[in-house]
Amino acid sequence: MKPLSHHIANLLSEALRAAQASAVLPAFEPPTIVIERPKREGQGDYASPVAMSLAKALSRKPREVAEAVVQHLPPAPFIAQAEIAGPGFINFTLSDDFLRQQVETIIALGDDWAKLDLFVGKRAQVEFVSANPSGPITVGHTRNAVLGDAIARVLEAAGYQVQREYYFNNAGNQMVMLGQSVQARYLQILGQSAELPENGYQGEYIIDLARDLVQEHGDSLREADWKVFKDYAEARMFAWIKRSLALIDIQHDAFFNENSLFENGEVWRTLEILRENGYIYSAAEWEGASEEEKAKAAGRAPAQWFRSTRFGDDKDRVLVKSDGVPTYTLPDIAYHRNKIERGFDLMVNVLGADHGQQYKVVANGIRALGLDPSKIKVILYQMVRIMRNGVEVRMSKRKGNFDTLDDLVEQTSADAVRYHLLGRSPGTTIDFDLDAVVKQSNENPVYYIQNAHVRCAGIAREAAARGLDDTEADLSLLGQAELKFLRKALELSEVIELAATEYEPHRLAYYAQELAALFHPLYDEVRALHSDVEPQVARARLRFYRAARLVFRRVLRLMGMSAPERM
RNA sequence: GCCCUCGUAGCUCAGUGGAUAGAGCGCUGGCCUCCGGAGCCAGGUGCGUAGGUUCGAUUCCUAUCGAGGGCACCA
Repeated sequence: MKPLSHHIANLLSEALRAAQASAVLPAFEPPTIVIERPKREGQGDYASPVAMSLAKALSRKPREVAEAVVQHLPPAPFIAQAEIAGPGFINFTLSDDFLRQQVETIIALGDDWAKLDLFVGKRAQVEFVSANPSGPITVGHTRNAVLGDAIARVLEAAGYQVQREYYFNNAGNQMVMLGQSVQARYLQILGQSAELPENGYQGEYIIDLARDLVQEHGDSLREADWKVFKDYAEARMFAWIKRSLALIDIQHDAFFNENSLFENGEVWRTLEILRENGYIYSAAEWEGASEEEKAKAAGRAPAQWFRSTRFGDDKDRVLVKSDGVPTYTLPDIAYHRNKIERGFDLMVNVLGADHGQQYKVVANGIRALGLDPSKIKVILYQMVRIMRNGVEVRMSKRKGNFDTLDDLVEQTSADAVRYHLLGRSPGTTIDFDLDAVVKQSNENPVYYIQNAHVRCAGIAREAAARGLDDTEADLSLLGQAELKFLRKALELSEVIELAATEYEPHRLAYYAQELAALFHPLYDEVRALHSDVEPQVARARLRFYRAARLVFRRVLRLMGMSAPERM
């Protein structure tokens, strides 16, 4: 299905054509037709300012243009009326019958309701988390995970076939450090004096890993190479990361090892293509360096530089250091080349704001390869601060500081973590207030929304207990309050479309809150099982609540949250 | 210094160039015998500042002030 706004835009296009054909309006290029949801009641369900935007070019008054358009609107079963209002808006009101019919549509489609075909046949990839396997998933990574997974869900709902990928950064110096750190801890436990490498990992979890190794292998690894420790640590970290993500119901379809790009030579192949294209030079310092910088670099072996400045960068970038080891950037460019060659129609990268600059270099690299980076969308999100009693809880590598996903879930809940990290646009810094989130009260939107589902489930339970049936309900017995809810439910398609095309899944969180805010007073007023309610009316209302429950379930699942039966 | 984000209600934040800018939290006062209290109803003087584009700007552009992030032969 498509959002109703698309159907209405089509009606307007046809009306404009018809008005031109009958010479009521002069010829003009068909404009982009904007459809919006009016903010106030009495302004219909959908509105278009198209007449106002055309008025000037046509030298006609906006309301006259609107008049011409409305007169040529083709009939549509879902529209009850189209009227001109205010400065020249055309307001559309949905028909009550159409709205009532949505109850059966929702029940028939269930979890597939509001699944759009906007991108049917298209393949999208969402790369997210991609945290180094050198430590646990932190709160910052968790925002990345929640955002990426929600974008993936929303893209699926919009019609894409989606692959979730994790770029596993298991090559390079960091992994050496990881291996050597575990090795040092291992030897220390065995009573041998061993120093952590400079810039080694000091976390408590490194000691845990070493302790486990002692338990499993005793002192037999005393003479072992650091690589043995690295492989062990990597495998353990990988398992830990997956387990943490599973806590908030996140699974990736693919894990792409950075290592593989070295093993199959793609890293070096990428460098060669760049060189062939004239973007690589060998020098001790970049060509635009100041005298001071050049003096500092004097005597250093040459590195391989990428002419990033050709694409407007401030300076050229090192791809291969003077010791022959690539920087992070080269495999990253190779990885994106690999991605592009896999033929996705859309590639989404979810990155922390601190990586924004880095991606620009990668994008320049992609251009230098002669490839087009336009199918890659980068979603930058700001940092997360953990607050307790209004004071920031400082991140620390030591344990017990609420800085891991595991701790966060333990302190709050998977649903609360997802809702609160999803509920803000990526561009804002989040202060994650543990006290507010832990608080399981009516002030917490997580429970407010879930309770709507619980209440629907409660009605169904009670109806079943009383042996009541809701089939063949006469939906004409539903009142305006129910129709109001259905109008809002119908808006989900537009929310999905917007969230998918703008990569802004936080819109779902707001929508869910609004939907629940419409539901609760309704639940209060429109009783299904009250003794005053006529049996036929009760039947229709039971049918309605069955549909409402499915709508909440759908919305909660889109946010990766659970839809509980009871609380 | 340069680049990127962000300044909207007491606080935390929504708001695709359109009609009277919205939620949540906090605060105050009311409301439930039957599916339900993690509920319902009522209470509001706010778009950082200055220009510009436009029929119309919280939204786009420029400047300015303020906050955060980034400016490695780290990832």
